[in-house]
Amino acid sequence: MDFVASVVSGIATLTQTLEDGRTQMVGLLLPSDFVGRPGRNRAAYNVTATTDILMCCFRRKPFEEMMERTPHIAQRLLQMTLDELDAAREWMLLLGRKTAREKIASLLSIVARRDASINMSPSARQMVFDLPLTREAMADYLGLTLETVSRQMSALKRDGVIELQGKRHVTVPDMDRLLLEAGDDSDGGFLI
Amino acid sequence: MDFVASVVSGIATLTQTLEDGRTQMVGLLLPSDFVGRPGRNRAAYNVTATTDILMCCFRRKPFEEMMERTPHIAQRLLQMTLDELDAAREWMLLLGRKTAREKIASLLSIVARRDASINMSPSARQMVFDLPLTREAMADYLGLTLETVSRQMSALKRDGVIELQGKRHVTVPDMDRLLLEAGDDSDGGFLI
DNA sequence: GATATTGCTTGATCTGGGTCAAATTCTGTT
DNA sequence: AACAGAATTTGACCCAGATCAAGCAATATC
Repeated sequence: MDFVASVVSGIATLTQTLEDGRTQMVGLLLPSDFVGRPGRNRAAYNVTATTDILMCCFRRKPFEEMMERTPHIAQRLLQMTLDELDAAREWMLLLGRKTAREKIASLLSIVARRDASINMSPSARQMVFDLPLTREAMADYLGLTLETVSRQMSALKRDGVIELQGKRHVTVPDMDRLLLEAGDDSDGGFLI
Repeated sequence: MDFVASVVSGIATLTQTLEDGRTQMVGLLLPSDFVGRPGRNRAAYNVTATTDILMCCFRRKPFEEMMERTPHIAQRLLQMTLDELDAAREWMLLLGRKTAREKIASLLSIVARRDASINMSPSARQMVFDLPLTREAMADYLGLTLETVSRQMSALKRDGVIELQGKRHVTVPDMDRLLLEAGDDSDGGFLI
């Protein structure tokens, strides 16, 4: 791995596995995301494209030299990495403490929000999008089995939280309802 | 939160909570760790000292100005943040895919390793250290209940993987055995 | 020296999500 | 159109870990 890259279009996943094959997704790479570690010659994750993907690649050495000369790049990269760290920590809360139903609702709202920001749609109450992941990839994202994912998708559909056209095309009639199901704390509490 | 800081001595935890009180630890702050987000005026986590703690604090503004002038600082901070991100992702694998027993073994080996590196002890086969966390804090770290933590600690003790003097003082007679119990993949597989 | 308080252990029971297995769509492809 | 293979759903059953509850040990308080 002697290059770093930025995703232009398409979707890839970052996964880690235990030797017996148990797999956990640890990152979802969407357009504009950065891949690779300036300062490390090898990263510790499997990167798998789940769609056709176009990435803008830079050889590691020249990129690192440019980083030395252009302080702004390191600062920008730091901001992006801090954002990733925040996302990873929110994800940890999901993995450690949410129920299967809350996990599914959380994933759906993340994908919906991300999709809306790419398409620059206003934050409408109703949202329509395509799931870029198979049920198995969703399971690996959420620390569940694919059967549980399927059952909870059916349950959310039965309860009118989502509508499905085919297996991947999702309509959320009431985004607030979905966010409620996701169980996210909306206020802040006291923080540092 | 108008300062950033570095932990000098003592231990603190970073936690996130759901509104109904479910709590997940998302970071463990040990001596030399950095707290705070250059470029953000408020962070999104609860920080709780679990021991008396001594931190070296810097006002945010002067620190950020120094970062502007001294490119090396942003680069160093980027390296530290990338390390934190790696730790968070390993933790995600633990939360999503490991059994209770593997989770406990993983936590014990992390604390043992960290303790050894602070005391600069050689990587001996036998290790002795104090747990800096209550059973409840361990549960919040691992996404378990405190009862399950207690039961698995008893099980590891019964099986001779660890010895306990009191509730917090741990002896690991065979570190390799503990690492095996933790279920970590030691080889790499094919990676990017 | 009695009494809370906090941390921890252990037991009994329950249940959410896992496992195993069999349909049922959905893609292609020929 | 017929077939093959992958993706998904659904059902039946099971178990790891949660929940509820009691008891113990070590400090702290009076």
